[in-house]
Amino acid sequence: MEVKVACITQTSEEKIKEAAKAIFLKKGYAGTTARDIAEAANMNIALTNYYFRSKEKLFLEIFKDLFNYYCQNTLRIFQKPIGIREKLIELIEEDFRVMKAEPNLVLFLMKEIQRDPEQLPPELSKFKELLHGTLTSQIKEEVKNGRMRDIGADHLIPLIMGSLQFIFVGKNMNMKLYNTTEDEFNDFAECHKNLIISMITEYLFTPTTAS
Amino acid sequence: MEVKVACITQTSEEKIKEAAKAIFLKKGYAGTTARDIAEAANMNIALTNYYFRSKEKLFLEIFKDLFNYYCQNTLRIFQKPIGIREKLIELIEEDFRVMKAEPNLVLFLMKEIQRDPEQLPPELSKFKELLHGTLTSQIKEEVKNGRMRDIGADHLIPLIMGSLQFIFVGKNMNMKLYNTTEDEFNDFAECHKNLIISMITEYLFTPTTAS
DNA sequence: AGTATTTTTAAACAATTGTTTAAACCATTT
DNA sequence: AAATGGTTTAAACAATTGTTTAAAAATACT
Repeated sequence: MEVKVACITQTSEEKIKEAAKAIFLKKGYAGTTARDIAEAANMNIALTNYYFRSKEKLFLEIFKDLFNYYCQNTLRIFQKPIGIREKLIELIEEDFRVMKAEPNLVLFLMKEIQRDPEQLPPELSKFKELLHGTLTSQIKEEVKNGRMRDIGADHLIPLIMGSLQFIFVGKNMNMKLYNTTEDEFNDFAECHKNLIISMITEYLFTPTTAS
Repeated sequence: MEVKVACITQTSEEKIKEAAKAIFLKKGYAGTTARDIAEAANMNIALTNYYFRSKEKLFLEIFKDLFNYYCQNTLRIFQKPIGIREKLIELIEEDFRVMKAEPNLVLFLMKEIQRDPEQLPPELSKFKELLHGTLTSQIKEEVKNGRMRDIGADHLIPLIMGSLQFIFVGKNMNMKLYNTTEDEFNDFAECHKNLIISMITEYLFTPTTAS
């Protein structure tokens, strides 16, 4: 009884949610209409409010999903029992993967958080905790042992994230400006990522040969 | 005759434009209504279309202004007859000033360009030219003389801009997350800016003492 | 098969959107 | 004082917005 019904239900529900996710990501909350979503999902307009109670409820569900998707792997890497150098490199690589898979994600999240900062999910608190807990102490120890330059985690992470994500935030501008294809942009992005890894590691970690 | 009339005209027109600029910056094109603008400007709704022909025309005018405002100083610094090191520092300092004065500017521009990449003004082409002309040749020469690390201008500029602007793009998130005041955020941002200057200069420019 | 429940549909809802109208207003000129 | 011009207003416009309704279709259950 429940199995089949649930399956069919989830199929239509998921169709709408997927279509909504794609459109919200591209156009944002204000720029998306309920009919846009229904049309993209090939479903009747009324179904949007049948499964999700309102446009806002649907949006909040998707926003939360996307926010978690973005944080999930970062938080996991934060807690990994590996050296800070390897951790930072993994963070960059993982972030790059996410950005490549969903280039509009960061711009979407930033815009919607700016629109309504109150909707920030509690997951962000964990981010904050790990930033000031695990990561900060790990950096402090490395600095103490003279293997790393002194830098606050609350500066380091935005610095890394920013320099990497900026080219994705401005992807449309770049592609339009340089008339590049999707593949060419990805090559450029990959090159940029590697450059950031080089810079971060070479700048932060003093080669133990000299001095 | 013309003087007074023109003055009054411009006063009302400018009132609307200023109010529209503030709201567009905060809420974006899709999130802004004509009545929002009229109310903020304390003017009748019809005046928006009386002075500017439509919401879109008004937006395009403001967008162009803001885009130029953002590029203007950057382009000027690009062409300055100073060393590349000083030039980069000036770029960061100037960018920081602009971001501090209008924290929503970059997020606004990025979002609106993503919404409609076709509206990109021709000013961006000049940006591209200078990036691949003046700046690239200046870097190449410095690299040739062994005074600077080899890095493409098309990677260096986004790297600098990104790491600096990211904290402003995520300003609302940061302030909400850390429960900071406007002043505290500005202190954090200033600290971040100085850190970026240190990193960029120390990483890029090899101290001529060693080797 | 027949009933009950869930899902889907077309149509309409009230509210809001950008925009326009036509009259009133006001300063200036005749 | 009358008329002219640009300016401002209240009111309405048609179109679109998110949402709801009530009937139809499809599915599950007895």
